[in-house]
Amino acid sequence: MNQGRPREFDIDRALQCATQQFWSAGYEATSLADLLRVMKLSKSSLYQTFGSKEALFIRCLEYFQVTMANDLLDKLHRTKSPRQFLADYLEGVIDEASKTVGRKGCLLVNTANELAQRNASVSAAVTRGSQHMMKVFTAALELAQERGEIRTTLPTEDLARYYFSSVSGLRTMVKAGASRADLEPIAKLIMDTLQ
Amino acid sequence: MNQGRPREFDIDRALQCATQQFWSAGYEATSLADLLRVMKLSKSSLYQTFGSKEALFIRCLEYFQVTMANDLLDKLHRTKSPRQFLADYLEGVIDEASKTVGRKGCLLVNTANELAQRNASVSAAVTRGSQHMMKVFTAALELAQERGEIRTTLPTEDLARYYFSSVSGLRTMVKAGASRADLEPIAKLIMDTLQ
DNA sequence: TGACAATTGGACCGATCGGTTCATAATTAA
DNA sequence: TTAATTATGAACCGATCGGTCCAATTGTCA
Repeated sequence: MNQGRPREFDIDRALQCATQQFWSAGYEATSLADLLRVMKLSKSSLYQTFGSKEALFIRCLEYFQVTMANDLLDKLHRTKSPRQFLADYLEGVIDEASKTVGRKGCLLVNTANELAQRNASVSAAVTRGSQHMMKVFTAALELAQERGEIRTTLPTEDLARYYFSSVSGLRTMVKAGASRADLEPIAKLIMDTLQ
Repeated sequence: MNQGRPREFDIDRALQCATQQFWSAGYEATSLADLLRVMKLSKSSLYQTFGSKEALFIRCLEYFQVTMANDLLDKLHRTKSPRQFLADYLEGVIDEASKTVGRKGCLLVNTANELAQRNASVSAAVTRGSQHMMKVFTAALELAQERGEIRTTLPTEDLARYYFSSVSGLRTMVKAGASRADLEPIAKLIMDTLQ
């Protein structure tokens, strides 16, 4: 059996570019033309490789989620204080508020808001992604509990959901135009609640 | 000077219908055709009256915000416990999680996430709307403080921002598919934090 | 009643949407 | 070298996008 002409572009790099695009503009506001430009490939290659805009988007959601979760797990395993790790992540979210452009938020959160209610397969991908992130946060909270850095009066799952929800709220505030000064007290309250 | 033929439709009713549409589908995913259908008017009437899709959308944002804020203020003035008022509002958000369809969230939050970063006039409208909502929450928190129902160790503005952020986070969780059981502990933690 | 003003529906606009088709080029296995 | 297989770019598709224009209608005021 013949193997045919080898693909000229790198799928991972293409996925990365597409993810960036979806991340900053959202699904609906990203056109095929946008994707072709940033991915630097032809329409037929895109459709041959990914099937459709929607299928590509779901691949991007997976790509984003795996990359993010792995980055976070790395950081978590390297950190000395899991509680500080959680506080740092909040700070990272707030840092976006200082930027004038590119307050992109989190692709999962953005997607949940944009079209999780309208598209079943996207919704499923978001759910998978959220669960993955929840696992990371739960792991961090468990470590923090073991070290006595946070309260043990609640199951880590509840705390993780609270944390996840709080992060999503912060992200929305950033997108709505809140300033760093507005958000710092919120982050403090969130961390106090975990205590 | 002649006055000409009077308008046949009710602007407020039309705005209300358009708001509903934008609320459930978002800006990009709502087409002109959708708007004409739900508003029950012709393209020329729409453009004559509102100018453009974007201008109409901003009118809807204002309409939504004013309606919501007034509803909330009414409820607040009628309630016996401002703290309970705040808890009830969280419950209302969580109630949406039980619904299988129409988890619409809040138009302001949705818009902040969808296009506040891309469109300056929309962004301004969102900011105005958020400030309006913040005023309502601040008023509720001040009343609650006066009655000793919540902590006085923080300025009401900070608490209001925390509350607003928390509500937005809850809404995102709902959109991401969280269940009532997932969200109740979060709401409890939020109310505890205000205490 | 006649002049004027505003509303209305529908035809029409170019641009862009996501997606398909196909001939050609490139590569590999036989 | 040839046959099979795959990638690629460009032309093309109908549908829909937001928006404009205009003739006909409907009303008001003098």
